[in-house]
Amino acid sequence: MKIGYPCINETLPCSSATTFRLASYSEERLIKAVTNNLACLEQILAFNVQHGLLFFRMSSDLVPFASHPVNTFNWQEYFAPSLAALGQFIKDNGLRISMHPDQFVVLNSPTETIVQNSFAELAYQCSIIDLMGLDKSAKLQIHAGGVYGDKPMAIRRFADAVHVLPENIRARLVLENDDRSYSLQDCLEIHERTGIPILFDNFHHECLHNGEPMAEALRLAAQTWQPDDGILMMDYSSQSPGDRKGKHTAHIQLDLFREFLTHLQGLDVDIMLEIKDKEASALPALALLRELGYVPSSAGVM
DNA sequence: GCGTGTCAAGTGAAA
DNA sequence: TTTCACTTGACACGC
Repeated sequence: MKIGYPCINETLPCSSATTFRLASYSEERLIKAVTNNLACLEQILAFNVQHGLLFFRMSSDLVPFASHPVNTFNWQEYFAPSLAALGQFIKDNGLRISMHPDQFVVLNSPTETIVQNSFAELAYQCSIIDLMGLDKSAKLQIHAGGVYGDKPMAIRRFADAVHVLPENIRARLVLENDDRSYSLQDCLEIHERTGIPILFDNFHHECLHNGEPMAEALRLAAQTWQPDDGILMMDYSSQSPGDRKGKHTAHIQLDLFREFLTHLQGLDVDIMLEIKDKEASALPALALLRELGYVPSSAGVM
């Protein structure tokens, strides 16, 4: 089991997601931003290894405007050595990596240009991981998309889009159950049609489900992962107390996390904590996992 | 320097 | 009809 947090480290004085406005695009700005972002990513990964946080979601903003037509620079070639070095560090230290293309990636949109833009964004994020030389267990997690008043048709469009994706992207793609439209059961149907593993989100499952108890839901999602996909990845969060339903908590509630762990029942998973204060929650969560014996107490201590 | 409106991109629920 | 939430932070303009 590995545990981690997404994208941003709030302890380190750097950001791996610096960007700039489209209006001020230039090759110089791009190179400067990416150079900065990769240097920061290196620091974050080192921090994570030092602290035993071995699961990390990389920012979608490592390369600003990577899939925008304005960007004709061959950044893949320019940054290949840096990305390869980062990849070697990841492999040497046994880190698990994911990326999460944002809400603009909608494979089942009825609008052809949106689907094409989504393909371009997936190609960008996949090429980052490919250039790092990571195996198939490094994943790109997306949601199914919109419903458009006809879910069976929307699911069919999603499956059709997956089937025309290049093999390297399809091999990394995983589907996350969401909290409004596509439940675990919907994702299982898509899995049946496409073979894409399901990344399980416990909080979304609490918001939208078809009655499956948590332990059963975890087992169903885990079954969709093949050996070379690695073990089940999951997002963990809980309700922000006193807030709108579906709002993520600002800080981990360890009693709820401890309760959630009882549903694993021996299942091995990698857990991404989607919690606002990042490593400030991931570190106490890791301490709990060590205390309970899920993670060796010596791992990652330096 | 600092406050703050706005930023490439989609969808659906709530206000 | 518009705003807001999604993982939401930070650029860049104006004072």
